[in-house]
Amino acid sequence: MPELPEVETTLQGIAPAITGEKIKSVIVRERRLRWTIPASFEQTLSGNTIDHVSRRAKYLLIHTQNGTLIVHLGMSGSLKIATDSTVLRKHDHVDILFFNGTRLRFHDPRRFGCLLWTKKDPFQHKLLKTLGPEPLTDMFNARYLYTKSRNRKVSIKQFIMNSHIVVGVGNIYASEALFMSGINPKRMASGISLTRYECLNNSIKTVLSEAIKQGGTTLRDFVSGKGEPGYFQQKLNVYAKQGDACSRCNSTIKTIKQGQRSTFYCPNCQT
DNA sequence: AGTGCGGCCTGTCCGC
DNA sequence: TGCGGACAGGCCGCAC
Repeated sequence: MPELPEVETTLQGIAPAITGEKIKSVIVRERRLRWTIPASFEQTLSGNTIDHVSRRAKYLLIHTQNGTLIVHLGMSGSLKIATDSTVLRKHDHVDILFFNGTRLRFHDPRRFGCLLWTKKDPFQHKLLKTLGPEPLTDMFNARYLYTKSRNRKVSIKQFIMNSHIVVGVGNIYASEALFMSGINPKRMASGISLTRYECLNNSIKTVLSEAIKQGGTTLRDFVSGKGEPGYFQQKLNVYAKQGDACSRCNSTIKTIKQGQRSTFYCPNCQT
């Protein structure tokens, strides 16, 4: 669920509440996340003051003087400011309590998320070091995509979803951006022209920035087993729209599997 | 080095 | 009504 816009929204939501605040204690109720939280975690975090909060790809970085907490929300994670009256829910795995009474709560039913403490420069961390550029920067442009894609033997869909090529393009936005640019998701990345990459690059930026503008609320919490539409289906042109009429040409939207993931596209508009 | 795939995990839906 | 199985998803880590 949390794609780039949600992570950005989370950042903006928690940063004002915790910046400058000192950690009093940490409560861990479930250690088995994507990477198990070590026993030393509570002690290590306690006493640190939050310097600032930032984001790299879908990772949230909570910086302190002594180290950085790297947070990934995985599929189903959320990070929120709780109060004393907030009811403790199932899957509320971690609370970080501050001296001023603020309580930061990590919730993650599927436990694909992670909380990692690093004393070193977080950008040199193994998970962050090799990531591709941020999609909304000038580093990410058509020329970059064109150059990177030469000799790549994967489909364009898989190519733009590779976080070492560009970060933040999840399954939903990949389908939407390819629809917007009229590119067939099955097409090989290596065979796409610079001109078409210009179009695709623009589409990715447009789709993501529009979603961020809406506070990331374009996305649903959950996709049912049958790919039922979420609350915001009307915002999407192809994602989870298999069988529907294409909004542009009225052809039927198709779904296929690529790299074990669902892709949605219009066989007529996307060539 | 690039690619493909297994695995992690729960909630929800479907068919029996 | 209960239960098993399929499925969704991000992304690491391994094997080729």
